[in-house]
Amino acid sequence: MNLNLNNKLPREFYVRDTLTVARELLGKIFVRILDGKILAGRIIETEAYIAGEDESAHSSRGKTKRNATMFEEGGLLYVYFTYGMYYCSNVVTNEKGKGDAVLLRSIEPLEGIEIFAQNRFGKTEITGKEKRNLLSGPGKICMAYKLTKAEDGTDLLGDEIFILDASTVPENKMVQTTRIGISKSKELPWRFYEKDNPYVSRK
DNA sequence: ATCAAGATTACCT
DNA sequence: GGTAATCTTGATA
Repeated sequence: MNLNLNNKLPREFYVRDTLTVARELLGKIFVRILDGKILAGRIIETEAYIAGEDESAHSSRGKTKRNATMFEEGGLLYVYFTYGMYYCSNVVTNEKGKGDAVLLRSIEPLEGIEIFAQNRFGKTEITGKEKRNLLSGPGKICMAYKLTKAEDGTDLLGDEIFILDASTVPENKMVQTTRIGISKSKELPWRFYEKDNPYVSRK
């Protein structure tokens, strides 16, 4: 896998309309340099959470200690803890003070697969089925990339965690549908994924 | 101080 | 398809 680590998405990519960013993040490469090793995968499923109109966004009732990162400038990583055992990662979008973010729901593993496997299953040799299960969910992504509360607020324009530009998924290969695992604002069609990609978290 | 819900996952039938 | 696991957070008193 030959990745150009200098090809980071610029600040302007993130500081835009949240639904546009959620769409355009599909196909981009999410990277973490951990202990000198490269962990990388292709983002293939996202969900938008937008303050104000969206009852299920953490930011919908204003700023709190937990969601403070959502109100920062676009291009930061928002990580939160849920269900007593899992973390979920989001990309903050739009201008400072807005409270918008895009949840990373599924990633197709590209590089550092043995490390992902170690972090997820405690072993480095995995089957094809296990490979499809590596990063196919927001909690799984955090386990595999070792993202926790400590990474909340990390700037994606820094040199530890960042997203590389790559070709955008075309409209005819993109599916837009309702979001998963929420109880409020269920009707909003703010989930996006790449059609026919075997790593999608759920149909 | 108390309490219910939660942007999930793994494992069971 | 169903549900247990596990605990922080935000809302209410």
